Amino acid sequence: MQYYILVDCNNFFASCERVFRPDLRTTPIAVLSNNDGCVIARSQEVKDAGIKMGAPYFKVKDELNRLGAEVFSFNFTLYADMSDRVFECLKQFSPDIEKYSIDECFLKVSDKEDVATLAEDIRREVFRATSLPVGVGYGVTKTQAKMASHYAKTSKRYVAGFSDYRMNFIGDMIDVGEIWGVGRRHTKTLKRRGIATLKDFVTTPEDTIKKLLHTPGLRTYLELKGIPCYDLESIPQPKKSILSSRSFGTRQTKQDAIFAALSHNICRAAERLRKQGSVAYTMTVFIRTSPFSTPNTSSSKTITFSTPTDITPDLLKAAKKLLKTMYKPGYEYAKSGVLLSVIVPAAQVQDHLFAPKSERDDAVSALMKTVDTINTKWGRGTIDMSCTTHENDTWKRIQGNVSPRYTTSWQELPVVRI
DNA sequence: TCTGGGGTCCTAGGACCC
DNA sequence: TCTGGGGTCCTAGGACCC
Repeated sequence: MQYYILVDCNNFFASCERVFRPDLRTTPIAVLSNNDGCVIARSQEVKDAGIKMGAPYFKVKDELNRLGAEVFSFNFTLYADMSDRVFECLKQFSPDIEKYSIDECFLKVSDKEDVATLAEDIRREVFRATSLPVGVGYGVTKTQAKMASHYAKTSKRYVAGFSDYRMNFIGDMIDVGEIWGVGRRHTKTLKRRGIATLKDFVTTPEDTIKKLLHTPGLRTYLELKGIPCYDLESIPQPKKSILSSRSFGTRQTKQDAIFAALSHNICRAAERLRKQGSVAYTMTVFIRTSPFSTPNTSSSKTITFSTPTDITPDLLKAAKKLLKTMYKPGYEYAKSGVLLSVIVPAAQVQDHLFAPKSERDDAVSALMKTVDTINTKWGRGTIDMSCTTHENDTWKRIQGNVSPRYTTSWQELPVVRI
């Protein structure tokens, strides 16, 4: 037997901003999505004020002003780097560690250790090393650890074990919808059957759960009962699909401007594909207007290559053709994207019988490699495909208030005055 | 005026095969 | 009028997560 520990950064993006702006320690903070579209992270004050995750910014702007909140644009570079720092810090506590998301890590430790003390140590050390507050939850399965961390958060204890639920007391007060793995739809289904709380859930017969929620829901159920169904995934698996999509800074009506944006998506996706050493058999391209505007439209087209590829120009060429057949004049497009799927390791690919690898392919592959190396060293976009530039580049995102890249750019280092 | 982006797994149903 | 049975593979869509 062993314990799973979940370390979860509190209000992660908002906390990252606060680390470098100690003057904002007590100021409400909101962080917006790409294009400053909606609120995706909130400091505790903003949560307490009732501003919801995912709320459209234009709808809550006044309320945020009233709160005196500081509002930041999305600063992925900063958050990703802070996330790495937390991960590095956590490595000292166990070699069995999984980075579950940008703000969460699972650790596995043997039950010989005093897990309660360890959890406290983790919390203290992460804060010392990074200035980021974290919650720590533990249990004998991942789901138990996750629920415990949820409890730690809501009860403001910061550290909690699943046994703290003392099912007869607290289990009665936890809504089924708060269970990790039970989403909105399943919550409705369960409540219709009178299963309304965590305690109801774990005392329901197994086959009922299986019938209502199928395999994934059954796993959640077993995990809550202490039967592990998910192990740690310490080694990041290569992606099975790669999506790159983005809303435009402003609406676009012209095909060539949309292609510029789409080209950007393709360059990014192909870059990530090559980075994991894979090639893709299929590419799906999509464009759409805002679903909230009238008239609206959305279309997608998929192409399957006879030989899988990671070559940006080849993908671009195919995408251009697809776009031509999808684009309809007269619509105000708001977003484009590309999905690469049926992904296999590049080394595993057989040459196509009738299209053996040509000298041209080798040359272009070498070129891609060079471009990637330069962009890694000097920053994304140092070398770009010419089709991503367009005399009208209003498709590019709008960010009103992005904070400095304090930790990754010499020019943007914080300055300390004594 | 203004509503994110990136993933995974599972199931049902159709196509197809013998 | 009567119209098999069993299997695999693929895809679209649903549900979940952060």
